Amino acid sequence: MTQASRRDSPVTRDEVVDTALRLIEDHDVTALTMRRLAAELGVAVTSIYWHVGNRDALLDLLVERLLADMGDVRPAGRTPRARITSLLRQWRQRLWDRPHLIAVAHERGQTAAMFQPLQAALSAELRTVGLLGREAANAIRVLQVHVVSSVVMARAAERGPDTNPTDPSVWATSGGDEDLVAALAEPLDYDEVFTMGVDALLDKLVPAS
Amino acid sequence: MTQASRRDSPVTRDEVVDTALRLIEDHDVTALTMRRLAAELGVAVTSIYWHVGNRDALLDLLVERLLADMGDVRPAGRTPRARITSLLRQWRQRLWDRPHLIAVAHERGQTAAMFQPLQAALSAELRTVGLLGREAANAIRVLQVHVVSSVVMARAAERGPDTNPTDPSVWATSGGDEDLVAALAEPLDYDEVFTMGVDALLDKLVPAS
DNA sequence: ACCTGAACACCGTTCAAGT
DNA sequence: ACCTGAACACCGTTCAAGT
Repeated sequence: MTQASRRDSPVTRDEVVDTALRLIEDHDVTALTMRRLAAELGVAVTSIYWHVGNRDALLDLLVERLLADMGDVRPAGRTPRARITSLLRQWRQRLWDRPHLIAVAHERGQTAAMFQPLQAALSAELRTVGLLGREAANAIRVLQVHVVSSVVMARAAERGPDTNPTDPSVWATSGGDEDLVAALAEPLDYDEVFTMGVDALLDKLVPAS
Repeated sequence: MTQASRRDSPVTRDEVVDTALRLIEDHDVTALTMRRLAAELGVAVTSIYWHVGNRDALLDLLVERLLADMGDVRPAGRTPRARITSLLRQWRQRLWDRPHLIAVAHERGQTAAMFQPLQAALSAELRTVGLLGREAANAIRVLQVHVVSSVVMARAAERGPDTNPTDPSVWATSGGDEDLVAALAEPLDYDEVFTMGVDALLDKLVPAS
């Protein structure tokens, strides 16, 4: 836990935020306690309150920093469809990379703000294929929904307790499709599911060129 | 907070679980503290430990009960496609109705177990339209992912702070599609987004009859 | 400007003791 | 079988006091 000893230089606000960020990303939100943070920084608990106000305000600062990071968007590809796909992939990766911090943003009602840059980029692409207004707005939400859930599901699958391999009573209605049961029990390539979904959605949403 | 006074009859394990459930559904997980639970029941904190072990074990009991509830599945409709849609709608409603408890199940890695009944029901329907094995498994996951995220997003939109109406710098690239920006700022009919997504996915996944 | 310890009201949990 | 209070190690936060 890197219990830093008493220090000579003053702590800075940025240093507090950095350390808090590290605690969260290395473990999860519950690892961020004011007392532990203080210990990491080699300072008394109460000193932190001088720099950031309180725990809630500190979390706000972390989310603020996350939102700034999410503002950097760069679609790649020649066709609009390729660029849309690349945007969705990029966002999916981001959600995957920083689960704990994103959970914090979500808890604090900042999910919408977090996705605004993606929405703006998508709207630009959809515009080039003739999708505007309400139609474009709905398309954007459907795609966004798909990205989020693909990550949520993949994460859940990763943490779940082996998806109780075969509970016969539950599967009774499947009519004995053993291949299916086996396929669902497999660790699975969630990337394939994601891509399938994106293709299906784009086929429907984006007018053929 | 219904601070029950000291009681004469013994507490039962079910009573503990019921009260815990109420605390969580009325507020959220953080509202479930052992001390508060004890106060509600009119008993000493330590008494609860006798009945359920500890807080973690209590949460397990709650999740167990949720999973039992989720086992009841009844698709409605004449065509397979209608039944699939009804299944997805039913599941969406369930997720919407019990957000706190479902969050608990998710935290405890029970998401996969929670969805197993849906998966079984979907696989039965897909079978009747000729989708089997790995193909069916992927379809099931795509659909499941869609249901989950549609709820997650709708909930996020509901809680978000008005989706900062218009931040010009972010929207600069949208090329001035004001209808779109307005549509995205609207509270929005997430039901429409959900339906759009389901239709798009089914068009792609389910072979035309 | 920056840090400190003491104090308060909360947690979950264990344990020995009661009936 | 069921409940109790005391005790411990944790929380976040406020405040008066130090330099």
